Amino acid sequence: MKKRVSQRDIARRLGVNVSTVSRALNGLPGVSSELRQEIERLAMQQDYQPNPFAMSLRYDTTRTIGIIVPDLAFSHYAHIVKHIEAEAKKNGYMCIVTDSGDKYSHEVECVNQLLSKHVEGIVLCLSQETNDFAHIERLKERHIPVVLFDRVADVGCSTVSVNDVESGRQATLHLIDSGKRRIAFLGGPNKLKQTADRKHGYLEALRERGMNIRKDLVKCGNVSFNSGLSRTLELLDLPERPDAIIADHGLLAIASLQAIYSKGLRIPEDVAVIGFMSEWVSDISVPRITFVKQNLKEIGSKTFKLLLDQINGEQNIKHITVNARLNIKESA
Amino acid sequence: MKKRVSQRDIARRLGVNVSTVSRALNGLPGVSSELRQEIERLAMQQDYQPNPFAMSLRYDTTRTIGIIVPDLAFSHYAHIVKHIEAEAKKNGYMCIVTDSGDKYSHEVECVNQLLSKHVEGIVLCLSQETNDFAHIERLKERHIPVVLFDRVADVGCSTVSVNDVESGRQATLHLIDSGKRRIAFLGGPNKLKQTADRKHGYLEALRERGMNIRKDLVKCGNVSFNSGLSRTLELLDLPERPDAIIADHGLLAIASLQAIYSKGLRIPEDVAVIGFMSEWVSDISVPRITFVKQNLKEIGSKTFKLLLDQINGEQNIKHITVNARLNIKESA
DNA sequence: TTGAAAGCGTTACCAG
DNA sequence: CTGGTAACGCTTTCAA
Repeated sequence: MKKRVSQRDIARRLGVNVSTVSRALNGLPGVSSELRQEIERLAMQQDYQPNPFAMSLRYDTTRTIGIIVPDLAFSHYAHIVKHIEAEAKKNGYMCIVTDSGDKYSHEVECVNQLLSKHVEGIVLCLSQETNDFAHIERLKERHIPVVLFDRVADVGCSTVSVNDVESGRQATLHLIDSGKRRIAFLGGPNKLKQTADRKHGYLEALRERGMNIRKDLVKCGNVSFNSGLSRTLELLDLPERPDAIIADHGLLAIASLQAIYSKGLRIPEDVAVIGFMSEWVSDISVPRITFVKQNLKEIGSKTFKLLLDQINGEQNIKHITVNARLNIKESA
Repeated sequence: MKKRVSQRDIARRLGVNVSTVSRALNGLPGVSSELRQEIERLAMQQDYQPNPFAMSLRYDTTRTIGIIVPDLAFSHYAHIVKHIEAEAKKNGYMCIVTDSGDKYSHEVECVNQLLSKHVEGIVLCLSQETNDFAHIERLKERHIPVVLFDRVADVGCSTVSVNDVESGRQATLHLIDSGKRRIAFLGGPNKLKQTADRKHGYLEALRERGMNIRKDLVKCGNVSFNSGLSRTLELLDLPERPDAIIADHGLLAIASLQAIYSKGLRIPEDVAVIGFMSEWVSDISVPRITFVKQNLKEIGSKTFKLLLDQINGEQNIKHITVNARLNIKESA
């Protein structure tokens, strides 16, 4: 079992002191150039790598951040994680990625585990269940930088989110202006700010066009395929079924597509669909779903940058809004 | 800026020695029960957390593993990563996730960065470009446990992969037996063992049924949407166009679907499609693509378990094959 | 120009 | 039952 080579090993080998080796390897002054060269040569040859724990122990700096997402396997989150990771790598940071399974209790667990790894900061997309923020308060007390992204909340953290109200409004206006009259809103949990905002935009658009609001067309609930499926079926079974559906999440959009097909209805003629979802999923659905395009790369990189600023001492919290745009495809 | 509390802090506060605190907090004998209680109480109250770097420095054990995948945002890999992460968490390990962008040079980079983090082991899905394995040899020299998964190679590491030859054979037989006569194989790079194996199974099935092999129907190349699109279009432009396509990768399957649609052809009547892909993507495609179902959860958990065994001293390398099954949907 | 030693947080060993 | 101390790898300050 070959051991890793340390500065001490190199020092012993050359009959010099560790501190000299340290200075040489860090390019600090105070080493004769011959000795420096010899040290560098040996270090190279022996494949010396600094031990990150020694550093971390001294400076409590790990060059590692934590990521928490509701579902790592879902395209939307996977893309954001990919871009956060890419940006982090550019800046010399690595990412510990954790999956909360969209559950509050797991999210708390993830925070604890990341804390135990001494990550320098955490970026977090809230679970759909989260409406107690004690775990985030704890991070703030400890002065651990936190940035919320995608699903955010007002808890005194920096955030990166989409202009949800306006996007919801735009989507609804598009449907109204293409002649739809009974537009349903298929959302996540009411307590989620993201859902609340999108619904807000939806209602705003209806009022703006002088359309009356029908409560039975607003169905908020669990974000899951099955919940989306059954809620869409309920909508389609209404005496006056909706002629359009706005889905608050990619999973819900896909679910409603399948529900509509299963009833033998046509898209978009009988029921139009607009979803808040990733382009990738829209692209492979048939018909392609008209979607609210969120710039996932921008969300990812801005999120990391905000976190990095905080790690580097920035005190003020910032709220960044990434503008989403309606991307019109065949489904609406 | 509140500092983290250490054993030393607790010791000072109570006027005892650090070693006593250490024993108390670790439940070791040699502390009076009153003192122990007092120490535990204070530790709890001050929210003491052991510093992992001190441990790591002493034992060079980080309870962290590295994951390298070609594309974190692609459903197939994202699912596997999710399951690896879940299994790791169960066993007290965290995951540093990296994305090679399906590029050899980035893959090497990822290995180096993970090494610098002193991960206890690495699980790796090869990039499509990788056919030099020096970076993996280096890991073996350093006795860093490695497990290859999904895309594997014969480099003396443990592996977890799908029964690619047999799956390729089954898919082809299914097409032949449903009356298809000009079956194309749309694959990844020839040098990739995964592609080679699947193609092998494809050829085997053709021979088995006494069908002649047409080289122009075998199109291997880059794994990307655009490459899949253009290669499918080439196939469809052949004088005798194929009446079925087997796609070696989810991206290629999706691409061929779109290419076929763009030519105004029907699926599966004009051209049938079978893909090696995740159920999730099959589910949202229309028509749903008949796919080779790989148990991604099993791949993920077996991969981690194999790695954990090696971390715990297992010397023998193992090759695990996870059986995939053809899952017949509408596209074939 | 080089060496010696302290310190980061923890555990383990040896004294008392 | 408790205290002291060395060790892990590295940087930094002070002394030679």
